[in-house]
Amino acid sequence: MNLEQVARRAKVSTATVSRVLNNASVVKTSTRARVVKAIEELKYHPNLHARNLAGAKSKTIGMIVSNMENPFFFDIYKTVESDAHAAGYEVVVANTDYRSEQLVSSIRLMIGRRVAGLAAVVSEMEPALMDELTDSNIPVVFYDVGTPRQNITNIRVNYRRGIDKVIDYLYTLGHRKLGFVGHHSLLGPINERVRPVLDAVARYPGLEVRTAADSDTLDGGRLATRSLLATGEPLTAIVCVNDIMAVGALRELRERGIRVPHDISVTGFDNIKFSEFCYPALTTVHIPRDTIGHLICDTLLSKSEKNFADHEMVIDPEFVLRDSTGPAPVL
Amino acid sequence: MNLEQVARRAKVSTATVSRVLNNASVVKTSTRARVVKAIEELKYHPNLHARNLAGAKSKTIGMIVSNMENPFFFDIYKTVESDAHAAGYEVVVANTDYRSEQLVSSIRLMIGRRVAGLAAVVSEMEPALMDELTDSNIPVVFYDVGTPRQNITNIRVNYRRGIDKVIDYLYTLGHRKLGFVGHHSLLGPINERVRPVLDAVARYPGLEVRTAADSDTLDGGRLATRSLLATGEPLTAIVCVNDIMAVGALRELRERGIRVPHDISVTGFDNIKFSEFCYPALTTVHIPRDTIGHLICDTLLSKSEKNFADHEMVIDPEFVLRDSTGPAPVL
DNA sequence: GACCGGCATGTAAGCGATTTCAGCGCGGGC
DNA sequence: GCCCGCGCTGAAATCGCTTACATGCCGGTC
Repeated sequence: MNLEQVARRAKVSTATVSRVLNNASVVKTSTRARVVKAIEELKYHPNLHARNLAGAKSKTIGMIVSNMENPFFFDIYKTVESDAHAAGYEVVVANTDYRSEQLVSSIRLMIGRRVAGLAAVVSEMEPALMDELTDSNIPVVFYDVGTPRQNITNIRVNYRRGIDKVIDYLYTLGHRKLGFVGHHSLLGPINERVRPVLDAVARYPGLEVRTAADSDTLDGGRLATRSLLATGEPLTAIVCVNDIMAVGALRELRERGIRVPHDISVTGFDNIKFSEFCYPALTTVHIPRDTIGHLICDTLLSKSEKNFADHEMVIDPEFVLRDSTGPAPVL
Repeated sequence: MNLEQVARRAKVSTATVSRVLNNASVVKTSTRARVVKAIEELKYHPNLHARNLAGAKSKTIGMIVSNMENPFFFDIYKTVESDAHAAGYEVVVANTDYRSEQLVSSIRLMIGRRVAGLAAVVSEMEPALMDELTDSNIPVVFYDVGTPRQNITNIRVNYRRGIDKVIDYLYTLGHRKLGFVGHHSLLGPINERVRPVLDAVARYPGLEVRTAADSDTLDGGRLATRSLLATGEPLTAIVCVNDIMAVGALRELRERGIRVPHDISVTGFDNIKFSEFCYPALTTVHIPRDTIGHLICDTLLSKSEKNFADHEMVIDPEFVLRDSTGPAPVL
C-alpha cells in the first residue's frame, strides 16, 4: 500500500499524490478530490519513515527523562508535548530509570531518529555523550545537568536557594537534628543535591544532619526514612530530596506512630500535585514545571529565529508552606 | 554522515558496513575492526528511518493510553517497555487524554510508523478506527475495549466482578446510601463502569446510589466528591472508579472534617502503589498491571508462533481490604 | 595444473516518499 | 495566427539503508 497504488487508482502521478498529502495548493480542486477519494478507499497511510528519509525535516522531538514514574518528570513532559503538538510536532519519550546505559542507548536512538530537537531531563550526563550530541548537530536542551555549548542550551533550577529556604525555615522553628532523604543516583562524588544541604547546615551553629538514600519511589522514601530512624540520635525533621520520597517518609512515620509535624517535621521538593493530597499536606518547594516545559519547547522549536545565544537559564524556586512542618518538639 | 562515508573511510563497500551494523557474522574480524573504527571516528549514527524503509521490519511497538498521569496506565507501560526491550524492541507511547481526536491521530501516527505491534489501553474505540487497524494488518491488542478480530486480541478485566465484591462488602457492613465517583469519559450511553455499579446496587434491598463525575485526576476526584456531598441525603460510603479519584475524594472529606472510615467509607479501584501511601490507606480492587503488560507483549511479539487464536482473555480482579472502609455509621 | 567449493566482499536493485525540473495545454497580447 | 507565459501534472533523481546476487580469491582434490 504505497503512493504508487494511490496514484494509479486516482490516475495521477505519485508526485501529485504527494502534493495532496502535503497540502501544496497547486493541485487543481478536481484532481485533489480524486486523490483524496483514492486515499480513503485504499485506507492508505503514508509511511513516515519514507517521508522522513525523503524530506529530511523530522517534525518530532525527543525527550529523555530519568523516571517517568515521578510526576515531576511527567508534568514537564506533558507541557512539552502540548506545546509541541501546537507547533505540529510529535514527541517521543524515553525513560532511563537513572541507568546510564539506558541514557546512552536512548540518546543514540534519538540521534538515529534524527529528531528535530532533544530535551534531556536527566540526572547524569557523561562528557563523551555530550560530544556525541554536539557533533550530531541536533538542538539540545539539558535540564539541570551538563554545560552549554554550540547547540546545547541549559535550564537549571537554583536548588541551593530552595534548600536554603527550607533549612532556614526549619532552623528558625528550632530544629537541630535533621535527616536528609536522597535517592541513589545522587550519591555521586560532587553531589548537586546533597551538597547544598550540607553547606546550608554548616552555616548554622548546632545544626546537624545525617543522610540516607534509596530509589526514587514511594517505597524508596519509606526505606530511606526507616534507615534514618534506625540509628543515631532522634531527628526532629526530615528533609527529602523530592515530594515522592517525602510521601514515602510520611508513611513510614505514620506506621511507627510518629506524628507529623508534632514529633517530626517533613519537607518535600518539587511541589507535585500529590503533595497537596497526601496527609499531612507537604511543606515543599515549588519548581515551575510548566515554565520549564515551555522553555524547552521554545528553545528547541526556534533554533533558527531566536539567537539561541542565551545558552543558560536559571529558575528560582519558591518555598511552599503546608502542614507537614511545625516547631521542633521540646525534648 | 551516511553509510557511504563510513564505507569509504574503512575502504569497504556499504554492504559490508551494513553487515557489521547488523552483526552478520560473515564479516572477517579484521574487516569488522576497520569498520567499527571508522564508525567511531566519524561518530556515525545509522539513520533509523532509512533502516526501517529498507528493512521493513520495524522493531518498535506502539502503545496508546488514555491518561499517563494515572499510574495505572504507567504501570502497564512500564512492564510493556521492559518486556519489549528484553526482546530488542522499542516502544513509543502516545497519550490521548480521553480525547477521541487524539486517539484517531495517534493511531494514524502508529500506522504511519509501521509499528510491529500496537497496544491500545484506552477507554473508547470507534468501529471505523477498528476497521482501519484491521486493514493495516498490524497485530493489535486492546485493553478493555473493542472486539476481537483477525489481527486484534482483547484483554479485559472483569470489572463487574470487582465491583460486585466492593458493593457486597459495603452492604454487609451496613452501608445503604452510596455515592459513585466516575470520570467524564465514562458517561457514555452504555457505560462499562457505571452499569455494573447500578446493577449490583439493584440487587440489594434498600441500597441506593447516586453518581457524579469529573476528570480522571486527583482534583477531579475531589470535585466529584464535593458535588456528591452537596445535595441529597447523607452518604455512608463513596465508591470511586479508581484510586486516583479516591485519593481526591479523601482530601475533600478530610477538609470538610468528615472522618474516614468513621463517618464515610471510601473505596478505590486498581490498587496503584499510591493507594497504600495515602491516608487512610485505600480499600481497593487489585488489577494486575504487570500481568496485563506481559500479556500485551507476549501477544504482540509472537504473532507468528502462537496461534493468535485465543483472541480474548479476561482477568479476574481481587478485593484488597485496607483502612478507608468500615462499618456504616449508626445514624 | 585445471577445477571446484566456499568464504568474504562488492554491485546494484529496491524500500516509499519528496522535490526539481521539464512538459503539456491553453488563453491572451501582439 | 504565433508565441509567451502560466497553471497544472508527470518523470526521474534522491534520501540512507538492506539484501539478493555476482564476483574474486583461496586452498584442496584429482
